[in-house]
Amino acid sequence: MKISLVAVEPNEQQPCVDCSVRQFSLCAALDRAELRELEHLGRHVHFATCETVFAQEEMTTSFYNLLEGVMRLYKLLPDGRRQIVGFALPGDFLGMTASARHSFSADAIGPVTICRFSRAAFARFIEDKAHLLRRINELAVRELSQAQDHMVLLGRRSAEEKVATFLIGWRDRLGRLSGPAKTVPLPMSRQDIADYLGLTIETVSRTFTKLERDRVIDILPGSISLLDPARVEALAAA
Amino acid sequence: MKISLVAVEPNEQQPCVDCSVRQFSLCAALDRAELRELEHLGRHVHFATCETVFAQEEMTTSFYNLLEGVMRLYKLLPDGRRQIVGFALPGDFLGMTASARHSFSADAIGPVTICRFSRAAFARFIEDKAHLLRRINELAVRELSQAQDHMVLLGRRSAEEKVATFLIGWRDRLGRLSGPAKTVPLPMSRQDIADYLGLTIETVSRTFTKLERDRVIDILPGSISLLDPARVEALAAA
DNA sequence: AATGGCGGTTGATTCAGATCAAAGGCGGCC
DNA sequence: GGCCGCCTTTGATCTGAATCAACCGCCATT
Repeated sequence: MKISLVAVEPNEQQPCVDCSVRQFSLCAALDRAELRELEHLGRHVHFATCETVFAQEEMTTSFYNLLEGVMRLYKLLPDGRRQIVGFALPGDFLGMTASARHSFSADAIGPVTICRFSRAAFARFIEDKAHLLRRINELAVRELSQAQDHMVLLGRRSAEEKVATFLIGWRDRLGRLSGPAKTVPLPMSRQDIADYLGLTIETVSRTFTKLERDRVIDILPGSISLLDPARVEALAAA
Repeated sequence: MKISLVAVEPNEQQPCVDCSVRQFSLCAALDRAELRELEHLGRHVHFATCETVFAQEEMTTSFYNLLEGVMRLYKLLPDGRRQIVGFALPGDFLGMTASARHSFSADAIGPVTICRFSRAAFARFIEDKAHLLRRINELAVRELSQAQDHMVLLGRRSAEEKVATFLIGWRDRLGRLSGPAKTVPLPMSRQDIADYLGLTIETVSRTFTKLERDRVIDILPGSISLLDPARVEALAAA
Protein backbone atom coordinates (compact mmCIF):
# COMPACT_ATOMS: atom_id res chain seq x y z
CA MET A 1 0.00 0.00 0.00
CA LYS A 2 1.55 3.23 -1.11
CA ILE A 3 0.12 6.68 -1.62
CA SER A 4 1.31 8.31 -4.79
CA LEU A 5 1.46 11.98 -5.63
CA VAL A 6 1.60 11.01 -9.29
CA ALA A 7 -0.60 8.56 -11.14
CA VAL A 8 1.90 6.27 -12.81
CA GLU A 9 -0.11 4.37 -15.37
CA PRO A 10 -3.60 3.05 -15.98
CA ASN A 11 -3.81 0.19 -13.51
CA GLU A 12 -6.53 -2.41 -13.19
CA GLN A 13 -9.41 -1.39 -10.98
CA GLN A 14 -8.77 -3.29 -7.77
CA PRO A 15 -11.54 -4.07 -5.27
CA CYS A 16 -12.41 -1.37 -2.71
CA VAL A 17 -11.06 -3.50 0.14
CA ASP A 18 -7.59 -3.15 -1.37
CA CYS A 19 -7.95 0.57 -2.08
CA SER A 20 -4.75 2.31 -1.05
CA VAL A 21 -6.50 5.44 0.17
CA ARG A 22 -9.45 3.78 1.85
CA GLN A 23 -8.53 4.54 5.45
CA PHE A 24 -7.91 8.19 4.62
CA SER A 25 -11.11 8.57 2.66
CA LEU A 26 -14.82 8.64 3.17
CA CYS A 27 -14.86 4.87 2.67
CA ALA A 28 -13.12 4.27 5.98
CA ALA A 29 -16.63 4.37 7.48
CA LEU A 30 -17.89 1.41 5.42
CA ASP A 31 -18.01 -2.27 6.30
CA ARG A 32 -17.09 -5.07 3.92
CA ALA A 33 -20.59 -5.59 2.59
CA GLU A 34 -21.01 -1.90 1.90
CA LEU A 35 -17.63 -1.75 0.18
CA ARG A 36 -18.67 -4.55 -2.12
CA GLU A 37 -21.85 -2.68 -2.90
CA LEU A 38 -19.97 0.55 -3.54
CA GLU A 39 -17.59 -1.25 -5.87
CA HIS A 40 -20.27 -1.35 -8.55
CA LEU A 41 -20.82 2.38 -8.34
CA GLY A 42 -17.27 3.69 -8.64
CA ARG A 43 -15.18 3.88 -11.82
CA HIS A 44 -11.50 4.67 -11.90
CA VAL A 45 -10.67 7.49 -14.28
CA HIS A 46 -7.34 9.00 -15.29
CA PHE A 47 -6.59 12.60 -16.05
CA ALA A 48 -3.43 14.02 -17.59
CA THR A 49 -1.48 17.01 -16.29
CA CYS A 50 -3.57 20.20 -16.31
CA GLU A 51 -6.74 18.45 -17.42
CA THR A 52 -9.89 19.76 -15.79
CA VAL A 53 -11.95 17.24 -13.82
CA PHE A 54 -14.83 19.63 -13.30
CA ALA A 55 -15.34 23.34 -13.73
CA GLN A 56 -17.05 26.11 -11.77
CA GLU A 57 -20.72 26.52 -12.81
CA GLU A 58 -20.82 23.11 -14.45
CA MET A 59 -23.69 20.87 -13.38
CA THR A 60 -22.58 18.37 -10.77
CA THR A 61 -23.00 14.88 -12.17
CA SER A 62 -20.54 12.97 -10.04
CA PHE A 63 -18.68 12.68 -6.78
CA TYR A 64 -14.97 12.04 -6.84
CA ASN A 65 -12.54 10.28 -4.58
CA LEU A 66 -8.97 11.20 -5.41
CA LEU A 67 -6.76 8.08 -5.53
CA GLU A 68 -3.42 9.26 -6.90
CA GLY A 69 -1.93 12.62 -7.75
CA VAL A 70 -2.58 16.19 -6.67
CA MET A 71 -5.27 18.59 -7.77
CA ARG A 72 -5.82 22.30 -7.49
CA LEU A 73 -9.25 23.61 -6.54
CA TYR A 74 -9.87 27.20 -7.53
CA LYS A 75 -12.34 29.94 -8.17
CA LEU A 76 -12.05 32.53 -10.91
CA LEU A 77 -13.33 36.08 -10.89
CA PRO A 78 -14.90 37.32 -14.14
CA ASP A 79 -11.72 39.29 -14.95
CA GLY A 80 -9.49 36.25 -14.56
CA ARG A 81 -8.13 36.75 -11.06
CA ARG A 82 -7.78 33.33 -9.50
CA GLN A 83 -7.95 32.13 -5.91
CA ILE A 84 -6.92 28.57 -5.21
CA VAL A 85 -9.14 27.43 -2.35
CA GLY A 86 -7.21 24.25 -1.74
CA PHE A 87 -5.08 21.43 -3.03
CA ALA A 88 -6.54 17.93 -3.05
CA LEU A 89 -4.48 14.89 -2.12
CA PRO A 90 -5.21 11.15 -2.33
CA GLY A 91 -8.15 10.29 -0.08
CA ASP A 92 -9.85 13.65 -0.55
CA PHE A 93 -13.49 13.61 -1.51
CA LEU A 94 -14.76 16.13 -4.03
CA GLY A 95 -18.09 17.12 -5.44
CA MET A 96 -20.21 17.99 -2.43
CA THR A 97 -22.00 21.20 -3.29
CA ALA A 98 -24.73 23.31 -1.77
CA SER A 99 -26.29 23.91 -5.17
CA ALA A 100 -26.63 21.75 -8.27
CA ARG A 101 -23.56 23.34 -9.80
CA HIS A 102 -19.90 23.21 -8.89
CA SER A 103 -18.79 26.25 -6.96
CA PHE A 104 -15.16 25.84 -7.98
CA SER A 105 -13.01 24.23 -10.66
CA ALA A 106 -10.69 21.31 -10.12
CA ASP A 107 -7.82 20.29 -12.29
CA ALA A 108 -4.93 17.90 -12.24
CA ILE A 109 -1.44 18.95 -11.18
CA GLY A 110 0.41 16.11 -12.82
CA PRO A 111 -1.37 12.87 -13.77
CA VAL A 112 -4.15 11.79 -11.40
CA THR A 113 -6.40 8.83 -10.82
CA ILE A 114 -9.89 9.37 -9.53
CA CYS A 115 -12.67 7.11 -8.35
CA ARG A 116 -15.84 8.55 -9.83
CA PHE A 117 -19.39 7.93 -8.61
CA SER A 118 -22.58 8.89 -10.31
CA ARG A 119 -24.18 11.55 -8.18
CA ALA A 120 -27.61 9.96 -8.08
CA ALA A 121 -26.35 6.45 -7.36
CA PHE A 122 -24.05 7.68 -4.62
CA ALA A 123 -26.80 9.79 -3.08
CA ARG A 124 -29.01 6.72 -3.00
CA PHE A 125 -26.19 4.69 -1.49
CA ILE A 126 -25.60 7.07 1.43
CA GLU A 127 -29.23 8.05 1.89
CA ASP A 128 -29.96 6.10 5.06
CA LYS A 129 -26.50 5.19 6.21
CA ALA A 130 -26.19 7.26 9.35
CA HIS A 131 -22.59 6.22 10.03
CA LEU A 132 -21.58 7.30 6.54
CA LEU A 133 -23.46 10.57 6.87
CA ARG A 134 -21.65 11.21 10.12
CA ARG A 135 -18.36 10.52 8.36
CA ILE A 136 -19.26 12.97 5.60
CA ASN A 137 -20.09 15.51 8.27
CA GLU A 138 -16.76 14.98 9.88
CA LEU A 139 -14.97 15.59 6.59
CA ALA A 140 -17.05 18.66 5.79
CA VAL A 141 -16.49 20.17 9.22
CA ARG A 142 -12.77 19.51 9.01
CA GLU A 143 -12.63 21.21 5.63
CA LEU A 144 -14.59 24.14 6.98
CA SER A 145 -12.11 24.48 9.80
CA GLN A 146 -9.20 24.46 7.34
CA ALA A 147 -11.01 27.07 5.28
CA GLN A 148 -11.28 29.29 8.35
CA ASP A 149 -7.60 28.87 9.09
CA HIS A 150 -6.91 29.88 5.53
CA MET A 151 -9.06 32.99 5.93
CA VAL A 152 -6.82 34.09 8.79
CA LEU A 153 -3.82 33.53 6.58
CA LEU A 154 -5.28 35.48 3.66
CA GLY A 155 -6.65 38.32 5.72
CA ARG A 156 -4.06 38.87 8.39
CA ARG A 157 -0.66 37.41 7.63
CA SER A 158 2.45 38.81 5.93
CA ALA A 159 3.96 37.27 2.81
CA GLU A 160 6.68 35.53 4.83
CA GLU A 161 4.17 34.10 7.29
CA LYS A 162 1.97 32.96 4.43
CA VAL A 163 4.77 31.08 2.73
CA ALA A 164 5.98 29.51 5.98
CA THR A 165 2.45 28.47 6.94
CA PHE A 166 1.96 26.93 3.53
CA LEU A 167 5.18 24.92 3.78
CA ILE A 168 4.35 23.58 7.24
CA GLY A 169 0.76 22.78 6.35
CA TRP A 170 1.72 21.03 3.15
CA ARG A 171 4.50 19.09 4.86
CA ASP A 172 2.06 17.93 7.54
CA ARG A 173 -0.57 16.84 5.05
CA LEU A 174 1.99 14.85 3.08
CA GLY A 175 3.38 13.51 6.33
CA ARG A 176 -0.02 12.13 7.29
CA LEU A 177 -0.11 10.17 4.02
CA SER A 178 3.46 8.97 3.71
CA GLY A 179 5.18 9.64 7.01
CA PRO A 180 7.37 12.57 8.06
CA ALA A 181 10.14 13.85 5.80
CA LYS A 182 12.47 16.84 5.85
CA THR A 183 12.16 17.47 2.12
CA VAL A 184 8.76 18.68 0.98
CA PRO A 185 7.78 17.94 -2.64
CA LEU A 186 6.03 20.87 -4.29
CA PRO A 187 4.28 19.50 -7.37
CA MET A 188 2.43 22.77 -7.94
CA SER A 189 3.90 25.80 -9.73
CA ARG A 190 4.92 29.10 -8.13
CA GLN A 191 1.84 30.63 -9.70
CA ASP A 192 -0.34 28.06 -7.95
CA ILE A 193 1.31 28.82 -4.62
CA ALA A 194 0.83 32.53 -5.22
CA ASP A 195 -2.84 32.10 -6.06
CA TYR A 196 -3.29 29.95 -2.97
CA LEU A 197 -1.65 32.51 -0.67
CA GLY A 198 -3.13 35.66 -2.17
CA LEU A 199 0.26 36.84 -3.40
CA THR A 200 1.99 37.34 -6.75
CA ILE A 201 4.46 34.89 -8.21
CA GLU A 202 7.28 37.39 -7.71
CA THR A 203 6.56 37.78 -4.02
CA VAL A 204 6.48 34.01 -3.54
CA SER A 205 9.78 33.66 -5.35
CA ARG A 206 11.41 36.48 -3.39
CA THR A 207 10.17 35.06 -0.10
CA PHE A 208 11.57 31.61 -0.89
CA THR A 209 14.88 33.23 -1.83
CA LYS A 210 14.94 35.22 1.39
CA LEU A 211 14.28 32.10 3.48
CA GLU A 212 17.07 30.35 1.60
CA ARG A 213 19.49 33.25 2.19
CA ASP A 214 18.58 33.05 5.89
CA ARG A 215 19.54 29.34 5.81
CA VAL A 216 16.00 28.35 6.79
CA ILE A 217 15.15 26.36 3.67
CA ASP A 218 16.89 24.93 0.65
CA ILE A 219 15.24 25.40 -2.73
CA LEU A 220 15.47 22.26 -4.83
CA PRO A 221 13.89 21.53 -8.20
CA GLY A 222 10.32 20.44 -7.45
CA SER A 223 10.75 20.55 -3.71
CA ILE A 224 11.86 22.51 -0.68
CA SER A 225 14.06 21.17 2.07
CA LEU A 226 13.45 22.53 5.55
CA LEU A 227 16.91 23.19 6.98
CA ASP A 228 15.51 24.77 10.12
CA PRO A 229 11.97 23.40 10.59
CA ALA A 230 11.63 25.14 13.97
CA ARG A 231 12.20 28.55 12.38
CA VAL A 232 9.61 27.84 9.70
CA GLU A 233 7.15 26.62 12.32
CA ALA A 234 7.75 29.75 14.37
CA LEU A 235 7.00 31.94 11.36
CA ALA A 236 3.88 29.90 10.67
CA ALA A 237 2.66 30.09 14.27
CA ALA A 238 3.37 33.76 14.93
CA MET B 1 -43.34 35.45 13.94
CA LYS B 2 -40.57 37.98 13.64
CA ILE B 3 -36.83 37.67 13.37
CA SER B 4 -34.97 40.09 15.57
CA LEU B 5 -31.44 41.34 15.22
CA VAL B 6 -31.59 42.31 18.89
CA ALA B 7 -32.78 40.23 21.83
CA VAL B 8 -35.32 42.47 23.51
CA GLU B 9 -35.86 40.90 26.88
CA PRO B 10 -35.88 37.53 28.59
CA ASN B 11 -38.99 35.93 27.17
CA GLU B 12 -40.64 32.69 28.21
CA GLN B 13 -39.28 29.62 26.52
CA GLN B 14 -41.91 28.85 23.94
CA PRO B 15 -42.32 25.37 22.41
CA CYS B 16 -40.11 24.47 19.43
CA VAL B 17 -43.14 24.37 17.12
CA ASP B 18 -43.55 28.10 17.68
CA CYS B 19 -39.84 28.87 17.33
CA SER B 20 -39.44 31.94 15.15
CA VAL B 21 -36.28 30.73 13.47
CA ARG B 22 -37.28 27.11 13.03
CA GLN B 23 -37.65 27.07 9.28
CA PHE B 24 -34.29 28.78 8.84
CA SER B 25 -32.53 26.48 11.25
CA LEU B 26 -31.42 22.92 11.55
CA CYS B 27 -34.77 22.13 13.13
CA ALA B 28 -36.59 22.62 9.84
CA ALA B 29 -35.74 18.96 9.17
CA LEU B 30 -37.62 17.70 12.23
CA ASP B 31 -41.19 16.45 12.53
CA ARG B 32 -43.57 17.32 15.38
CA ALA B 33 -42.66 14.32 17.52
CA GLU B 34 -38.95 15.03 17.17
CA LEU B 35 -39.49 18.69 17.98
CA ARG B 36 -41.24 17.72 21.20
CA GLU B 37 -38.35 15.45 22.05
CA LEU B 38 -35.82 18.17 21.28
CA GLU B 39 -37.71 20.61 23.47
CA HIS B 40 -36.37 18.89 26.57
CA LEU B 41 -32.80 19.21 25.39
CA GLY B 42 -32.62 22.90 24.50
CA ARG B 43 -32.41 25.81 26.95
CA HIS B 44 -32.79 29.43 26.01
CA VAL B 45 -29.91 31.56 27.21
CA HIS B 46 -29.32 35.30 26.99
CA PHE B 47 -26.06 37.09 26.47
CA ALA B 48 -25.39 40.78 26.80
CA THR B 49 -23.51 42.93 24.29
CA CYS B 50 -19.92 41.78 23.84
CA GLU B 51 -20.29 38.75 26.07
CA THR B 52 -18.47 35.69 24.83
CA VAL B 53 -20.58 32.61 24.18
CA PHE B 54 -17.58 30.36 23.62
CA ALA B 55 -13.89 30.92 23.04
CA GLN B 56 -11.25 29.45 20.79
CA GLU B 57 -9.50 26.46 22.42
CA GLU B 58 -12.26 26.02 24.96
CA MET B 59 -13.68 22.50 25.25
CA THR B 60 -16.91 22.17 23.30
CA THR B 61 -19.70 21.34 25.72
CA SER B 62 -22.70 22.53 23.78
CA PHE B 63 -24.26 23.22 20.44
CA TYR B 64 -26.00 26.52 19.89
CA ASN B 65 -28.88 27.68 17.78
CA LEU B 66 -28.96 31.44 17.50
CA LEU B 67 -32.50 32.77 18.04
CA GLU B 68 -32.15 36.53 18.25
CA GLY B 69 -29.32 38.99 17.72
CA VAL B 70 -26.06 38.93 15.81
CA MET B 71 -22.75 37.34 16.72
CA ARG B 72 -19.21 37.66 15.48
CA LEU B 73 -17.14 34.52 14.95
CA TYR B 74 -13.41 35.11 14.94
CA LYS B 75 -9.97 33.68 15.27
CA LEU B 76 -7.07 35.39 17.00
CA LEU B 77 -3.38 35.07 16.22
CA PRO B 78 -1.02 34.90 19.22
CA ASP B 79 -0.03 38.55 18.70
CA GLY B 80 -3.63 39.75 18.76
CA ARG B 81 -4.35 40.09 15.07
CA ARG B 82 -7.95 39.13 14.52
CA GLN B 83 -9.79 37.64 11.58
CA ILE B 84 -13.56 37.49 11.74
CA VAL B 85 -14.55 34.32 9.89
CA GLY B 86 -18.23 35.16 9.84
CA PHE B 87 -21.23 36.82 11.41
CA ALA B 88 -24.00 34.64 12.78
CA LEU B 89 -27.67 35.53 12.37
CA PRO B 90 -30.84 34.01 13.83
CA GLY B 91 -31.22 30.43 12.61
CA ASP B 92 -27.48 29.81 12.42
CA PHE B 93 -26.20 26.70 14.11
CA LEU B 94 -22.90 26.88 16.00
CA GLY B 95 -20.65 24.45 17.75
CA MET B 96 -19.82 21.83 15.14
CA THR B 97 -16.11 21.21 15.39
CA ALA B 98 -13.64 18.76 13.94
CA SER B 99 -11.85 18.44 17.28
CA ALA B 100 -13.07 18.51 20.87
CA ARG B 101 -12.22 22.19 21.15
CA HIS B 102 -13.68 25.27 19.55
CA SER B 103 -11.62 26.48 16.62
CA PHE B 104 -12.92 30.03 16.92
CA SER B 105 -14.49 32.40 19.41
CA ALA B 106 -18.02 33.68 19.25
CA ASP B 107 -19.39 36.72 20.97
CA ALA B 108 -22.50 38.79 21.01
CA ILE B 109 -22.85 41.97 18.96
CA GLY B 110 -25.69 43.47 20.93
CA PRO B 111 -27.92 41.31 23.15
CA VAL B 112 -28.59 37.80 21.86
CA THR B 113 -30.76 34.82 22.68
CA ILE B 114 -29.46 31.35 22.07
CA CYS B 115 -30.95 27.89 22.25
CA ARG B 116 -28.30 25.75 23.89
CA PHE B 117 -28.04 21.96 23.68
CA SER B 118 -25.77 19.74 25.69
CA ARG B 119 -23.29 18.28 23.26
CA ALA B 120 -23.72 14.68 24.38
CA ALA B 121 -27.51 14.81 24.46
CA PHE B 122 -27.70 16.43 21.06
CA ALA B 123 -25.24 13.94 19.60
CA ARG B 124 -27.42 11.12 20.91
CA PHE B 125 -30.50 12.81 19.49
CA ILE B 126 -29.15 13.08 15.95
CA GLU B 127 -27.20 9.81 16.01
CA ASP B 128 -29.47 7.75 13.80
CA LYS B 129 -31.63 10.40 12.22
CA ALA B 130 -30.48 10.27 8.63
CA HIS B 131 -32.73 13.15 7.54
CA LEU B 132 -31.27 15.36 10.26
CA LEU B 133 -27.72 14.33 9.40
CA ARG B 134 -28.41 15.22 5.78
CA ARG B 135 -29.68 18.59 6.90
CA ILE B 136 -26.54 19.16 8.96
CA ASN B 137 -24.49 18.23 5.91
CA GLU B 138 -26.38 20.69 3.84
CA LEU B 139 -25.66 23.46 6.33
CA ALA B 140 -21.98 22.51 6.63
CA VAL B 141 -21.50 22.39 2.86
CA ARG B 142 -23.23 25.73 2.45
CA GLU B 143 -20.95 27.27 5.06
CA LEU B 144 -17.93 25.77 3.36
CA SER B 145 -19.01 27.31 0.10
CA GLN B 146 -19.39 30.70 1.78
CA ALA B 147 -15.96 30.29 3.31
CA GLN B 148 -14.50 29.66 -0.13
CA ASP B 149 -16.19 32.75 -1.50
CA HIS B 150 -14.70 34.68 1.36
CA MET B 151 -11.23 33.34 0.55
CA VAL B 152 -11.55 34.83 -2.92
CA LEU B 153 -12.53 38.12 -1.36
CA LEU B 154 -9.64 38.11 1.11
CA GLY B 155 -7.03 36.93 -1.35
CA ARG B 156 -7.91 38.67 -4.57
CA ARG B 157 -10.17 41.68 -4.17
CA SER B 158 -9.50 45.38 -3.67
CA ALA B 159 -10.70 47.32 -0.66
CA GLU B 160 -13.58 48.84 -2.59
CA GLU B 161 -14.67 45.45 -3.92
CA LYS B 162 -14.41 43.96 -0.45
CA VAL B 163 -16.65 46.59 1.08
CA ALA B 164 -19.19 46.38 -1.73
CA THR B 165 -19.26 42.58 -1.57
CA PHE B 166 -19.79 42.75 2.16
CA LEU B 167 -22.69 45.16 1.83
CA ILE B 168 -24.43 43.07 -0.82
CA GLY B 169 -23.85 39.80 1.02
CA TRP B 170 -25.08 41.22 4.30
CA ARG B 171 -28.12 42.81 2.67
CA ASP B 172 -29.01 39.50 1.04
CA ARG B 173 -28.65 37.53 4.26
CA LEU B 174 -30.85 39.98 6.12
CA GLY B 175 -33.24 40.00 3.20
CA ARG B 176 -33.67 36.24 3.44
CA LEU B 177 -34.73 36.64 7.08
CA SER B 178 -36.88 39.74 6.96
CA GLY B 179 -37.56 40.55 3.33
CA PRO B 180 -35.75 42.96 1.01
CA ALA B 181 -34.93 46.49 2.15
CA LYS B 182 -32.94 49.35 0.71
CA THR B 183 -31.41 50.29 4.07
CA VAL B 184 -28.98 47.77 5.50
CA PRO B 185 -28.57 47.75 9.30
CA LEU B 186 -24.95 47.32 10.35
CA PRO B 187 -24.98 46.27 13.99
CA MET B 188 -21.25 45.54 13.98
CA SER B 189 -18.51 48.14 14.44
CA ARG B 190 -16.16 49.41 11.76
CA GLN B 191 -13.42 47.42 13.45
CA ASP B 192 -15.50 44.25 13.04
CA ILE B 193 -16.04 44.98 9.36
CA ALA B 194 -12.33 45.64 8.92
CA ASP B 195 -11.39 42.37 10.62
CA TYR B 196 -13.91 40.54 8.47
CA LEU B 197 -12.58 42.00 5.23
CA GLY B 198 -8.87 41.83 6.02
CA LEU B 199 -8.57 45.63 6.09
CA THR B 200 -7.93 48.32 8.69
CA ILE B 201 -10.64 50.41 10.23
CA GLU B 202 -9.32 53.50 8.46
CA THR B 203 -9.55 51.87 5.04
CA VAL B 204 -13.11 50.72 5.71
CA SER B 205 -14.08 54.21 6.79
CA ARG B 206 -12.41 55.85 3.81
CA THR B 207 -14.05 53.39 1.41
CA PHE B 208 -17.50 54.08 2.86
CA THR B 209 -16.84 57.80 2.57
CA LYS B 210 -15.71 57.42 -1.05
CA LEU B 211 -18.85 55.43 -1.94
CA GLU B 212 -20.95 58.12 -0.28
CA ARG B 213 -19.15 60.89 -2.20
CA ASP B 214 -19.86 58.94 -5.39
CA ARG B 215 -23.59 58.94 -4.44
CA VAL B 216 -23.59 55.13 -4.31
CA ILE B 217 -24.49 54.77 -0.65
CA ASP B 218 -25.68 56.89 2.22
CA ILE B 219 -23.98 56.48 5.59
CA LEU B 220 -26.50 56.53 8.43
CA PRO B 221 -25.94 55.89 12.12
CA GLY B 222 -25.97 52.09 12.50
CA SER B 223 -26.83 51.43 8.89
CA ILE B 224 -26.05 52.06 5.25
CA SER B 225 -28.57 52.97 2.61
CA LEU B 226 -27.90 51.72 -0.91
CA LEU B 227 -28.66 54.67 -3.17
CA ASP B 228 -27.48 52.83 -6.26
CA PRO B 229 -27.73 49.09 -5.54
CA ALA B 230 -26.76 48.22 -9.11
CA ARG B 231 -23.45 50.04 -8.75
CA VAL B 232 -22.70 48.25 -5.50
CA GLU B 233 -23.62 44.91 -7.04
CA ALA B 234 -21.37 45.64 -10.01
CA LEU B 235 -18.45 46.34 -7.68
CA ALA B 236 -19.21 43.16 -5.77
CA ALA B 237 -19.44 41.01 -8.90
CA ALA B 238 -16.42 42.38 -10.75
C1' DA C 1 25.04 23.44 -31.28
C1' DA C 2 21.61 27.00 -32.09
C1' DT C 3 16.59 28.27 -31.19
C1' DG C 4 12.58 28.94 -28.74
C1' DG C 5 9.62 28.58 -24.91
C1' DC C 6 8.43 28.28 -20.25
C1' DG C 7 8.94 28.60 -15.44
C1' DG C 8 11.46 30.90 -12.17
C1' DT C 9 14.38 34.61 -10.29
C1' DT C 10 15.96 39.29 -9.72
C1' DG C 11 15.86 44.34 -10.01
C1' DA C 12 13.56 49.03 -10.32
C1' DT C 13 9.64 51.51 -9.52
C1' DT C 14 4.90 52.32 -8.15
C1' DC C 15 0.90 52.24 -5.42
C1' DA C 16 -2.91 50.54 -2.48
C1' DG C 17 -3.53 50.15 1.84
C1' DA C 18 -1.21 50.41 6.49
C1' DT C 19 0.42 53.24 9.95
C1' DC C 20 0.75 57.34 12.60
C1' DA C 21 -1.58 61.32 14.25
C1' DA C 22 -5.27 64.38 15.23
C1' DA C 23 -9.76 65.92 15.44
C1' DG C 24 -15.04 65.25 15.27
C1' DG C 25 -19.31 63.48 16.90
C1' DC C 26 -22.20 61.45 20.10
C1' DG C 27 -24.10 59.13 23.95
C1' DG C 28 -23.66 58.22 28.93
C1' DC C 29 -22.99 59.92 33.37
C1' DC C 30 -22.10 62.99 37.08
C1' DG D 1 -25.20 71.43 31.10
C1' DG D 2 -20.64 69.92 30.81
C1' DC D 3 -17.21 66.37 30.85
C1' DC D 4 -15.47 61.95 29.48
C1' DG D 5 -14.62 58.12 26.63
C1' DC D 6 -15.38 55.63 22.60
C1' DC D 7 -16.08 55.16 17.87
C1' DT D 8 -15.45 57.14 13.51
C1' DT D 9 -13.59 60.14 10.20
C1' DT D 10 -9.95 62.64 8.03
C1' DG D 11 -5.21 63.89 6.94
C1' DA D 12 -0.09 62.99 6.28
C1' DT D 13 3.25 59.75 5.62
C1' DC D 14 5.21 55.23 5.07
C1' DT D 15 5.83 50.60 3.38
C1' DG D 16 4.99 45.80 1.89
C1' DA D 17 3.68 43.82 -1.86
C1' DA D 18 2.29 44.66 -6.72
C1' DT D 19 3.68 45.96 -11.08
C1' DC D 20 6.76 46.49 -14.82
C1' DA D 21 10.80 44.74 -16.99
C1' DA D 22 14.79 41.98 -17.81
C1' DC D 23 17.14 37.97 -17.56
C1' DC D 24 18.49 33.22 -16.35
C1' DG D 25 18.40 28.13 -16.67
C1' DC D 26 16.67 24.25 -18.51
C1' DC D 27 14.48 21.28 -21.56
C1' DA D 28 12.64 20.12 -26.09
C1' DT D 29 12.96 20.62 -30.81
C1' DT D 30 15.38 21.26 -34.97
